Amino acid sequence: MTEEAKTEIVTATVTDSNPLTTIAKIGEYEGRSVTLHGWLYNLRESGKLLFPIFRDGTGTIQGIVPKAAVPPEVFDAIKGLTQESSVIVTGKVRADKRAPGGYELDVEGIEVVQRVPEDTPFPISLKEHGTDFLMENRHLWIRTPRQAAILRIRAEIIKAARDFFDDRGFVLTDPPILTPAACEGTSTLFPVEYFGDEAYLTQSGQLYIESTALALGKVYSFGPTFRAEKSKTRRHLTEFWMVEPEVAFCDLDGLMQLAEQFLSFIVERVLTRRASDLKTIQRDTTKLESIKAPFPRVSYDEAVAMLNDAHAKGLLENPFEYGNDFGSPDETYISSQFDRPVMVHRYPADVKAFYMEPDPKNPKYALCVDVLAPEGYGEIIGGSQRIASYDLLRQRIEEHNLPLDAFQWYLDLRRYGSVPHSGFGMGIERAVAWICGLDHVRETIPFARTLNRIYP
RNA sequence: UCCUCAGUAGCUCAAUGGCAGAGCAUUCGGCUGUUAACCGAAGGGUUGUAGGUUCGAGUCCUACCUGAGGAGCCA
Repeated sequence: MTEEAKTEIVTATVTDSNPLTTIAKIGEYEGRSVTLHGWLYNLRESGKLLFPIFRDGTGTIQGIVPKAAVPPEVFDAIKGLTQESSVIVTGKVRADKRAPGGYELDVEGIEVVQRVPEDTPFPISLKEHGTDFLMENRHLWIRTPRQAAILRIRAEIIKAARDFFDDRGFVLTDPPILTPAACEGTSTLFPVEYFGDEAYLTQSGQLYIESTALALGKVYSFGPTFRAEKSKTRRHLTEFWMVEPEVAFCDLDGLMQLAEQFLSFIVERVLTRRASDLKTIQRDTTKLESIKAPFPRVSYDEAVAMLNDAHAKGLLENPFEYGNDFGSPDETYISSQFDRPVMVHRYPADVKAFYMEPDPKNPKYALCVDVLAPEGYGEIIGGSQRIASYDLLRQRIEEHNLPLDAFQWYLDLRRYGSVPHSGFGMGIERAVAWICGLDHVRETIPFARTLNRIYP
């Protein structure tokens, strides 16, 4: 504690009679005095009655300070206190129907840890702000109840994803972030100087966890990935986090079952454990309650028929050209036809990655699947069965003009006990955006990295 | 890379080519149940930058800068 802080009024000391707790758990202390560590979120005054609203990272609660009921120094310390000043506050917990959270705090004492100076007030008011201003102040924006709730839901989704795989015998294996070459050879990569050589930030851990899957059976990775694409949309970040499971002796059907069970588990977990946060962000949870396996399965050809039909009816602006990958409006239309995620499988091999196993029934198609989230959120999962044959994989690497030398270790996986194996990747931010019902992924991560922003 | 839109007070936004305005925030005053509290007052401006048209430009024209939305590409 600084000398300056010591000079502030100190009437709040944690004792057995006012134990330290959090706003989220304050209901357990009804009728008792407690201590909170937090910040002043807002202050309303009505003459000799003050209504400070405190936040502590777990929620907000309104305090009541009648001038006649507290020591004068306590009233004076709160009157005129500036937004986001840090405080240690004691008070008695009281249930009140008027309170949004069900409880109010009859303030008994307060210690102002740091008072925000009047001439540099907290920039984010309770009124509306523009995107640019909020992103420029992202380090402060995350203090607001809505942003804090989203970050708690993100943490729950990550915890659920890890629990899902941990409880099913998957081993977490971390792929490298610095890589010697393009994993897929398609997307743009961020180069970094590596002791005189050029290395790249990973755009996917997939090739590496294929090797750990053949070592450990069922594996997954969770980590950051980087793409230097100049995409400016509500679905794109240059730095994002992926969960990628990879399973030996697993075919495309097994992978689709894994994907639908995985997504159902995550949504259920958020609904049960983060109900209050979903309420804070005003998410329509009825749309999440229908997210239960099995999910509809639609082949590429069937999806194309849907798009052609929609275009004929005037529901889609542009006609779809068979053989292409789906565009964003196409994905939005397909997903809008279902109340749960839809799994589109068996795309033409030509538009997909080099490592995807061809369908034995018709090699023109790849054994791959994209999972499209409902409500127009588009692709949140992409996966496939991987090529098991050494000769075919080598042929595909050459067809895609990829450097054979760089892929010798990857080809080794087909030299030594090759098996059918499959995996997918789920973008955490897109999943969070969908589950939270957000209109942009930049709110799903504490500090979004986008085409035009790398500050703060 | 392409298309569209925007840039005025700390923030959110007004202003027919003719005096630069409001709400919030800040400061001062009032109010004992407020819910983005309310009421009264004050301070706060190189209208993104550089040119041009005009008697006169926040407003019209050109270029540039910055940001947003979308396309392509992708999770």
